[in-house]
Amino acid sequence: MSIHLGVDVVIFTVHKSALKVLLTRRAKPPFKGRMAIPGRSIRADETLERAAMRELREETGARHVYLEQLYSFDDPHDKRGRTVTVAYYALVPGNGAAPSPSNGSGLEWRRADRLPPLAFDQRQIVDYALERLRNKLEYTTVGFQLLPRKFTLPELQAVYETILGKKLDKRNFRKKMDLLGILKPLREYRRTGRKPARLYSFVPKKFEKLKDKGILFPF
Amino acid sequence: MSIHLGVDVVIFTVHKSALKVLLTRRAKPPFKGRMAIPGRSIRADETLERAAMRELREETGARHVYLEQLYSFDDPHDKRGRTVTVAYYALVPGNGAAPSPSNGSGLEWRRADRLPPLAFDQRQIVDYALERLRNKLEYTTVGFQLLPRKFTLPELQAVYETILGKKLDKRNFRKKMDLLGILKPLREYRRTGRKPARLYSFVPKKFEKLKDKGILFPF
DNA sequence: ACAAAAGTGTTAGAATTACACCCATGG
DNA sequence: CCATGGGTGTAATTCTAACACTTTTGT
Repeated sequence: MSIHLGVDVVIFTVHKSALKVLLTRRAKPPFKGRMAIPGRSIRADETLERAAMRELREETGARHVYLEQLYSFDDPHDKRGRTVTVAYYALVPGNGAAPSPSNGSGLEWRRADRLPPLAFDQRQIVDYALERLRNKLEYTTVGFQLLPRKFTLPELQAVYETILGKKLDKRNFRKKMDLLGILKPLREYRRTGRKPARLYSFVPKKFEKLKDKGILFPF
Repeated sequence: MSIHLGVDVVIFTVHKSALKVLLTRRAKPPFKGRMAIPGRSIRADETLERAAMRELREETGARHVYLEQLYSFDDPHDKRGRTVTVAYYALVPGNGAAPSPSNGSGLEWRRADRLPPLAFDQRQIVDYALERLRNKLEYTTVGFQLLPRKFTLPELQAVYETILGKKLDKRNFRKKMDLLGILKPLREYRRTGRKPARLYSFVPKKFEKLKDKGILFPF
């Protein structure tokens, strides 16, 4: 009796001011017909991260996206036998660069705040990923990973509000971003709604300097 | 060719105002003679946490101590073949209730800031554990896990200073602890040094209430 | 001309930091 | 009696949070 080792990937995106998770519908028992987060077995010749990356790529086509290991779960109730799952979460840019839509492959983007029942003990995995994401939002730049390279301040704020689940004050939000100095205002405007909004890009180099000085995000 | 699954446990304590890590000396190759963090294989009939707990218990005799999963590491250079290590870290109370000393079993407490070369890629595991410990110190009660049930404020402050690697202001430290209201002053004093210091105990119930309100540690 | 979303500063309150002296004990 | 470490409060500064109106565009 050996231990089966796999990776599961909680893939997030933001779409229309809602945080979404990519789910697949299981074709085989156990939990046939239920939704599940994408996962695969680890082959002996690939690293954990590589396995997670391949799974992510195969399901979304996304490349160069944020991917971070979450936690390793035991699933004592797994009916397939003894299984250890190394969970990852990934952030794929939403909005402008729309994530690959629900094609016929059984893949669906579902709102993170209205999840259907999931296979195995995967609900705790998604919950844990959400918690991690919320925490990291406050002291890292994960927020930018959910947006295309060029974005507007209202879009950025919407990402923060969506993940934190609360409204933020527009002026305070902008003031802090301005103070951090990690955004480069572009000479372009996006005229999507009413008044056109200025586009910005994220400047990772500036953020690195802040980290060195111990300055953190204040949200 | 299958994947070998194991747990490693970074066991911390505080002793004489220094943060220490429990290391063993390897008896077998590879890395024979080098220091390593305690670890073991996972048996198919035990959970990850249980395996870590057993390892911790066997090496230190400690029971009911803080144990938290850290991260799962791939060790691509492992000469024993493909290995995945689920790393945990544990906090055993120091000071009063002295941790089991270096007996003849090849176990040694080593200062976390002066580690010898370690087997495999274990240095990154210890570094990661240190980072996690430092971060958690600021918004959880891990600090109390490194002390016996009754402790003095200077002892508590020493734990914080040791882990954070910097001096804290005595008055501000006490003011914050007082403000949090999670310490119960006892009617006992420890007359270890000069002037006897008052003993306190940690009140977990009070801390839970703070968490619910979103109030965090301010260090 | 009006509805909708973008943009812009100031002020009060809260939290953080800096700082110096007295007290109890053991030697 | 003196050296050592325990114990205590206040003031300046910084950070956070609350708050309302003008601008630009599409309809």
